[in-house]
Amino acid sequence: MTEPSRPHRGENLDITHKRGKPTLRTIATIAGLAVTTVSRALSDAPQISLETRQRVHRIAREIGYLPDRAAQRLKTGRTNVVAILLDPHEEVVGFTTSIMYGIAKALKETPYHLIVAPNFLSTTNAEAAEYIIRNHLADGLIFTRTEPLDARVRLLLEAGFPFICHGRTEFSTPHPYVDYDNFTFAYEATRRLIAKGRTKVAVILPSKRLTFCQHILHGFMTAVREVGIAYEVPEIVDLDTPADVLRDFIRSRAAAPGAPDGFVCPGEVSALAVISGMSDAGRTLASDYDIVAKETSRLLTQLQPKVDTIHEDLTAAGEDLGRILLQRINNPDAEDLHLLLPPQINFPIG
Amino acid sequence: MTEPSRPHRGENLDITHKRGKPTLRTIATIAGLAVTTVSRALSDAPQISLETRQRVHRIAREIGYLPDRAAQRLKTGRTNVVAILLDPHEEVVGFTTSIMYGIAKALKETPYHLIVAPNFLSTTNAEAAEYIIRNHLADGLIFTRTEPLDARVRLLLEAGFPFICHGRTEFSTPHPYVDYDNFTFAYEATRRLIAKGRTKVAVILPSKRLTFCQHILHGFMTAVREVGIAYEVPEIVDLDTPADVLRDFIRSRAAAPGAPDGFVCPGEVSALAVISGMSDAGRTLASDYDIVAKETSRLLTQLQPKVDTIHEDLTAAGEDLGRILLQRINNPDAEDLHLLLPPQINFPIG
DNA sequence: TCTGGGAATGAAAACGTTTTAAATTTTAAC
DNA sequence: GTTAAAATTTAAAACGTTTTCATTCCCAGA
Repeated sequence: MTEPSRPHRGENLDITHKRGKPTLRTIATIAGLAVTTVSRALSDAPQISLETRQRVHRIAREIGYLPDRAAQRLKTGRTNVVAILLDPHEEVVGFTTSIMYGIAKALKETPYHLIVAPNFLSTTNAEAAEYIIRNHLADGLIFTRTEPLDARVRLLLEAGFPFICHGRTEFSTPHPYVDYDNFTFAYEATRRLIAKGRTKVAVILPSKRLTFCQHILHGFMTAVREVGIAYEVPEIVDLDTPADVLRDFIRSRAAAPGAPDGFVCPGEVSALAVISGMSDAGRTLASDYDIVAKETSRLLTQLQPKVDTIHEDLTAAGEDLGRILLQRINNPDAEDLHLLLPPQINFPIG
Repeated sequence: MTEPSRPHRGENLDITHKRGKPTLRTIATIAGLAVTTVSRALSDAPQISLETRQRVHRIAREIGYLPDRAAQRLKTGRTNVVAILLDPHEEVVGFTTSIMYGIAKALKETPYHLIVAPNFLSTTNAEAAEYIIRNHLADGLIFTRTEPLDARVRLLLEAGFPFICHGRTEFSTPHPYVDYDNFTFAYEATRRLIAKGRTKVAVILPSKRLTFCQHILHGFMTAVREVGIAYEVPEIVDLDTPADVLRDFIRSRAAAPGAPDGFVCPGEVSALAVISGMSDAGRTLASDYDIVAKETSRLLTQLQPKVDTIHEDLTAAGEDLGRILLQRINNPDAEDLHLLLPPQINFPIG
């Protein structure tokens, strides 16, 4: 019988595993340490000597060790996942995509990942949130299109689940949020129309149910009342509404007496609809009427030099959303962070 | 001493757990079965008697049991996650969002979830895929904007990782894909322009690097050669390129002699840019020139009644992508499924 | 020389599931 | 009434971590 072979230089140590991937045990065997110590060393626990820590890190790097997320998740109860509730609406072109990119950017160097939980049209908008919580699919939640009395906010507050929303609720319930200053957007947009000599202005609202529309309305009304001119507030359409609704409205409105000669549009979609409807009625942009629109893509800038635009940086918003949510997850007792992002106005302010 | 209390009606059984949530053990205790049996019963293993299976299912439902995904994942090595690689490009408005919604729809009644792995502009487009595989973050991958010789395809094939792509490679490497029939789109679009009496047509290409652009070019050239008219192939812009590029090009081109009087546009963005550039040069849509454009939103339909459009249903594509990928994950040896989705042409075909 | 105490490391249990192999019960066959 | 086979059920190990508690080691202080 040959004598039992002794491992040389560690190569013959039994470090093979079922699934082939190196684990803490692999490192432990190589380093001649206990799994416990390796685990601690990798998380830089102070009780482990600096020398050991460095050695373990080095070995881990050399053999390409990557922690098993499922095991960590099982043991710690943390998912290292952030979820975003998606709505199938886009008043503004690229809304969803831009926000998601921003969030992803904030998560880039962290162990967190982003999962998407779409709100289907058939479901209430709190349903996806409930699902996430029940199944413990994420450590935190992000959502957009916040309503004044938002069912999701109530649900998440009750559940004590970390979240942040894009947009505010009516009564500023206690939670972090990131919002765009829609009041200022609408106020400056309206003033711009007035400054251009328009005397009957209109603001297009996608839906009064959303808080941001209220802010827009408020900004609009403030500017209008300061000057005391005539106004109009059609409430219409987003990208999913039959495209003709707003356009038909605008067309018929343009023909009637006392038609608006200035429009505040909250997105590319409504701006294009207005242009189209007015053009159907024989009205020409810039000479017969003006538009100030919010945009996040560069569609309008591209299309018409005469449309004044105010930009909303949704990628930046997403980045803030992600960053603040992570803070909140890791320190639930910290103070709520609120962020109000300023409009970028692409025309000279009077 | 009182006699040791016996559980009545199951309420006093010790079924409390650290984290409060019911587990297999909870059910096992209530049902007076072993954890093994419960596990099997819930997955409807044939060896468990029908009666037991039903009873276990009932109890699970009653106490609101939900399996711990981390534990399942750890044990089985399956993540129950599908990842999508996102590109920050959108030649077509709502591209990303629509595809994602489709995928989510396909995943809805399954245990699978969708995570997003964005390709940042700074990285190669295979990097995100590598990351997913290395960290074992998903069981399958979906990506878009496939190139003729796609680095991601090569990587994933080598790794033996299940995936499906939107778009084809050049040599139809062995893997499932879902694609839109861009040849037919371009062919019919071009023929439409010709039928309208246009004699010098142009096709706008976002980038020759992408396979779908090659198909568009091929469809365009086929139609052009059939008739033998003059043509032009400017290669330009997507949503992230400085908006002026194409527009400036079109403007200067429109002024020169022999300018195109018909444009095939692969998306809303390029269509708007053409309209804008031509309008700068004093040309009017429909009278001076025509456009046939692909769209997935309803932006163009809304804007100009005179732009002929061909629709691409990206949500349907996403649904197919999700569905086929799941099949592939659960049966890696099945034959590759290929799907070529037909264009929806919104004008009468001659 | 012994003791106490901090610094560093380790053993073992646990998270909740699946799965292998074994044990038990039931049924069928004689 | 026995026994083999089939039908059910179970015990225990394992997946790869983290964490509680214990252990070892080393050195200062007496």
